Amino acid sequence: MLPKRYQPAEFESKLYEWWDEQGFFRPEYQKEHGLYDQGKPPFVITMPPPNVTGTLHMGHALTASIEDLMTRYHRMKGHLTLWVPGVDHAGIATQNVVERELAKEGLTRQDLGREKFLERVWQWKAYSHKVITQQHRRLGVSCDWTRERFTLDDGFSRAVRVAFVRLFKKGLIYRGNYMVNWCPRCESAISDLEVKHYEEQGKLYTFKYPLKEGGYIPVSTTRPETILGDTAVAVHPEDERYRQFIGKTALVPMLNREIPVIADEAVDREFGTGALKVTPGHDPTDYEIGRRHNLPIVNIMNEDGTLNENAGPYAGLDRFEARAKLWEDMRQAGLVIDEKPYVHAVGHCDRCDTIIEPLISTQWFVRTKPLAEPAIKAVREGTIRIIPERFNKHYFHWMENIRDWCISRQLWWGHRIPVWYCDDCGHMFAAEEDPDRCEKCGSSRIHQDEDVLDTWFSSGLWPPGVLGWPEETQDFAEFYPTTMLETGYDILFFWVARMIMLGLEMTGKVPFYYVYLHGLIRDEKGQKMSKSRGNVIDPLVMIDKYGADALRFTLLTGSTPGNDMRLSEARIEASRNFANKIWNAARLVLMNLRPDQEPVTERPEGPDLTLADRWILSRVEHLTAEVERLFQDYQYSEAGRQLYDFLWSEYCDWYLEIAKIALYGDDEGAKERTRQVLIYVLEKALRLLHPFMPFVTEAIWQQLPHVGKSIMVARWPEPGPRDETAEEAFNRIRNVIRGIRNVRSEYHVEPGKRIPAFIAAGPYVALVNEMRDVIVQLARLDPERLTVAEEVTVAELTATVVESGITVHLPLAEMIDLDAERQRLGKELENLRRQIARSEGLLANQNFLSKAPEEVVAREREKLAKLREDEARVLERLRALG
RNA sequence: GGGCGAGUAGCUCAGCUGGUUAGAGCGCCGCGCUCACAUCGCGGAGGUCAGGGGUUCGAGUCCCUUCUCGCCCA
Repeated sequence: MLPKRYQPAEFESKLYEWWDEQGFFRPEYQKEHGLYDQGKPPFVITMPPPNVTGTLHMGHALTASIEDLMTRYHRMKGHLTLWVPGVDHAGIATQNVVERELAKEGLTRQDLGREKFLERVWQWKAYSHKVITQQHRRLGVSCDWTRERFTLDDGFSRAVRVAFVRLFKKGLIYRGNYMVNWCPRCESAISDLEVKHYEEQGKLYTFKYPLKEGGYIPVSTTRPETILGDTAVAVHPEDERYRQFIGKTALVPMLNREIPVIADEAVDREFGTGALKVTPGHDPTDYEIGRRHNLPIVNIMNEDGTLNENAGPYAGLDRFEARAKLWEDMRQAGLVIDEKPYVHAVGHCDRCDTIIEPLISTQWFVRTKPLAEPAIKAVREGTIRIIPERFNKHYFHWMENIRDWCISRQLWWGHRIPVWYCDDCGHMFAAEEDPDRCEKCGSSRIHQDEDVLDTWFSSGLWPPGVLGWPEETQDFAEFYPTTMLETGYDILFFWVARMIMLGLEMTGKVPFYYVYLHGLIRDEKGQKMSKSRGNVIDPLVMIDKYGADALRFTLLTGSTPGNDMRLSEARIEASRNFANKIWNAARLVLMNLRPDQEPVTERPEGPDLTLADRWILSRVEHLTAEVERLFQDYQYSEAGRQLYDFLWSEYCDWYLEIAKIALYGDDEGAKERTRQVLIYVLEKALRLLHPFMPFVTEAIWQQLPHVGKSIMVARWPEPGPRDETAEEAFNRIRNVIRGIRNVRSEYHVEPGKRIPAFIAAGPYVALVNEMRDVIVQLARLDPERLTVAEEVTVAELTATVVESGITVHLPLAEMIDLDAERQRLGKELENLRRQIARSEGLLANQNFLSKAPEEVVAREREKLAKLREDEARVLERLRALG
């Protein structure tokens, strides 16, 4: 028997440990127990590896919840199912975290040296990994832990290395001196994607660019310090203002370095003064201009953002100090024209928010165009389907305008670039195995490249890599390509696109067939959750407070594909209440079963079934069909809502209340029949709910008579036939009961008080008589003073309920207020007439009759007939009241 | 500048093939601790579906347009 109180902490972790021990998470279990269908394709999903930077946040909880739902659903459906977990070493992110930890001890990574520092990072990794795993387990993820991978594992590192060497040998990876985005804090190059541009309040500085021959050209810039690296001044060839200066020589302020004045079409005459300083070493557009004009490149910056010897007297100063000092010096020298507030987009490091510097540096790049082509094709031809579809557009746009990808990072934590340089012959070569001599001259005096690879290069190999590639493992043969890649839309380019490119290039096959993108989690105010904002809701805190099922259900029903969701604690609480509701409903069922109650595997049938039985059975079949349809269409949120409505508003509010009549009565046959319906419906609904709320469904299922070991390896329900006649008839009775309750409430009848009633049931006498006990019980009527007939005449003053062709007269004696009753019925009449008018109008419209589907017209006619009948009854009552 | 998304009850959101009187949770009002559940029950109030135009027998739903907010790319 279930404990009286619903306390998820009491059973969630225990159940999880048991599932894990039993091996339910492994495809091997399905194989050994014949729990999958040979004809169905396997369902394979790889978990987006969380960064080992610390702990999981709500975004991870959402990811895990959706993926677990998908996994549990397919497992129950009879697909051989594999969900591979893992974690990501997360190069820059993790290195930054550990550096921050070191800073607390007053240390830098340079103080420790590469080897010692890496030891510290591995320690951190071990800690973070443990926390993450524990968090995932609390969430109930049914992934196969025996196959877990880490991006720096030996096996996975081998995949990275093989991929690099292949691309290198194919000429798709090259090394070169180009302009890259440099983060002076991370002291590393980063890729274009890792630069976030946002508007910032800055200044537009305008000054005189002195000419050797005398005079000056006015020039504006947002970064005065780059003046020190200028190698030209450019004007538009057709700009009348500056035409005469073309070909002359300008002098770099404070340095007096001579540079040419050139003409270039790229100069925007409208911007600033219309003349441009050109710094090919520190600006991407200037770099292009420089190339066109063969301008020299002057690099003025060190890797830490201070200026170097090329900056003359400013060498050694930080870039922003230099900016201020140079500007002040120029002011003294009379070169300053003015400075104005100016809002412009500034690039920041995605990881540490430092303002990035464009600069020329020797880095490794992936030639992306040849990789993008097949990747575009895969989506265009539908081999890969993105859900929701609108993200195709984003994908294509990015892929079609893709630029080469800078993959080298000046970090210590990551996959070392597998390239060696010979100190004797200067040869450079890539190798899968660490070489001990130069492949060209045989010298043993070789050294490896110091840089490591962009994290996304390794995670780009995730699906094949976790399955054993490049080895020809059984897993790879059996489970690749994977089925589903589920992640947030924010990493569509970072990760998904690159997996498609690398997966195709390495294996010749797509890495997955479906991409499901979920939205971002925000707080109640719609803001992104972040530690600095202090608005994070910790998943573990919520699980402790409300249970994992409540958190999961909230996340799963609160989000639709590709759309952000706002999470509030109130919603989690509501989900907990739902779990509590099911818990208690199950308790009611359980405490009324026989001690040796058998499982109900077949849907109860036969003439003994009551209308309520047939109704709830039909409803659960309908629910089953709906949930299946919605799952097929990835509408998990709507499926969850329908489960909620069914279990709470139909099963609990109506069927259980009705079931009590039989359960507490003394007709043994009726009792048993009711038990069977209760079990059948609840068990089926629990299976449908299991992917959302694995714990509470399992806890209850184990107590119910059942076949099989666990609900998580039980079969997914198939929908049976609906009984629409029963549904319609039951609704009629339900409306009658609601109508009576409504009147009772309006007249403030004591809730427990039994009241008399006369029911004029017209054509529904048999129905009302059949449901007599139910109506009596749920509307609190006095069975001794209940009259049911086709028509009734009532002498007393009554309140009247007209519902669905049935009129209920409630003689409430002195409680009846004539005026109030007239008013109430008047309102009712008005409402009915409004609907009648609408319906009549529709049915008088020839176009409607000829163009609308027959079904719709028929439904409308039926509705109108019913409305008119009700109208007549209300009118009659009003006449009777005088 | 280009693209995308959102705008529905006081709040947070469903409503995905166009078809009853637009729904839920929370909040609010009234009543009730009746033997599954006060983490609850019963009843109720509350919306010109951002504005305008169009297509259609019929539009919250499709098309055009305007406004507001958010995101991505440049």
